[in-house]
Amino acid sequence: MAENSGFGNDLVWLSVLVQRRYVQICAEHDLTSAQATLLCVIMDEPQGMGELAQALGAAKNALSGLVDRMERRGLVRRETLQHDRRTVTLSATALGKQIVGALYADVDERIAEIAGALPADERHRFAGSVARITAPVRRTSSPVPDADRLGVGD
Amino acid sequence: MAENSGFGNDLVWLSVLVQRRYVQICAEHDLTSAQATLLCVIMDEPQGMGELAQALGAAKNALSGLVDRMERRGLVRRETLQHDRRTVTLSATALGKQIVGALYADVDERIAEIAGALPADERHRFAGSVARITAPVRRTSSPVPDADRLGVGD
DNA sequence: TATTGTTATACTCTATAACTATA
DNA sequence: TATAGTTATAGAGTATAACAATA
Repeated sequence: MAENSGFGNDLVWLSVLVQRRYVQICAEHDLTSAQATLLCVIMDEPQGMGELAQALGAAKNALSGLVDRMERRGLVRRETLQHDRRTVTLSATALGKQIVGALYADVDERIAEIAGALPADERHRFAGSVARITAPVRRTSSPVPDADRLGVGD
Repeated sequence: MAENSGFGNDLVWLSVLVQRRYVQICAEHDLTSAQATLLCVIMDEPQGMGELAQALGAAKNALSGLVDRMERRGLVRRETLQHDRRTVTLSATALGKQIVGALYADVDERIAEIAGALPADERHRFAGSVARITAPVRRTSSPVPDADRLGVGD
């Protein structure tokens, strides 16, 4: 409807603002955004390459290269299960967990600032809507247990 | 539970959902997202490479390659001004304008669906908040931007 | 000399297709 | 044969540094 004309494109611009800042924050932690997102996904629990590819919206072969580079840097570890030796399970190393833990807190604080200009009550409603929209893709728990509560709460 | 805990990260996930769909829509119009975004920026009026690099948040040299590929495909045109022959002004060709026009409408419709699960009133408020946040960078409902500068939060 | 933009080079990310190993 | 992942190859995007042309 007329009132919402441009809403879809506004959403794209919002995502550009978020991504631009996200990439910068990741870089400060020596990660690319793809690496950071992968680490967030396997934070909870190790996952197979297939599931992971689906979660990341990437092809399996693209994921192989990404994992190669991350394994080389000691961020993740490939493990083969006994009962089906075709499958590879990917888990974060201690280093990977440490890095993504710090990143998560930093991202949560600094990305939230993007909505900082909204009045507090509107910001709260906005945060709630974002949470509802993203609920299906968020994992059962936060990638990092008890990440600092920063951002919209006042 | 801490309703707002993780708001910044939720915002990142939202941007991932939006970008994922945006990339797909762009691909259906035979554009990469970088090409599409560039076309949106120069739609209304030609811009110099320097301004453009800043608007896109990219280095000038990175922009050169992007423009090379787009020029090769007939989407944009480089022009040199008389009064300062160092500067290059980039404008969209008729083909580029036609393609981005169709893309814009498609994006507006299909990206908006991401918020489709929200109740109507909440969706309206959400759209309003997104519009306020992106006001400094967003285009108006038709592909006629009046953004004199992009990049809200640096 | 300072500014604008391009080249050279290298790396990450991603896709398609062909391949290997296991089931 | 079907499935899980990897390798081969290619192209897009981006960054740093060196460069050219113009002012």
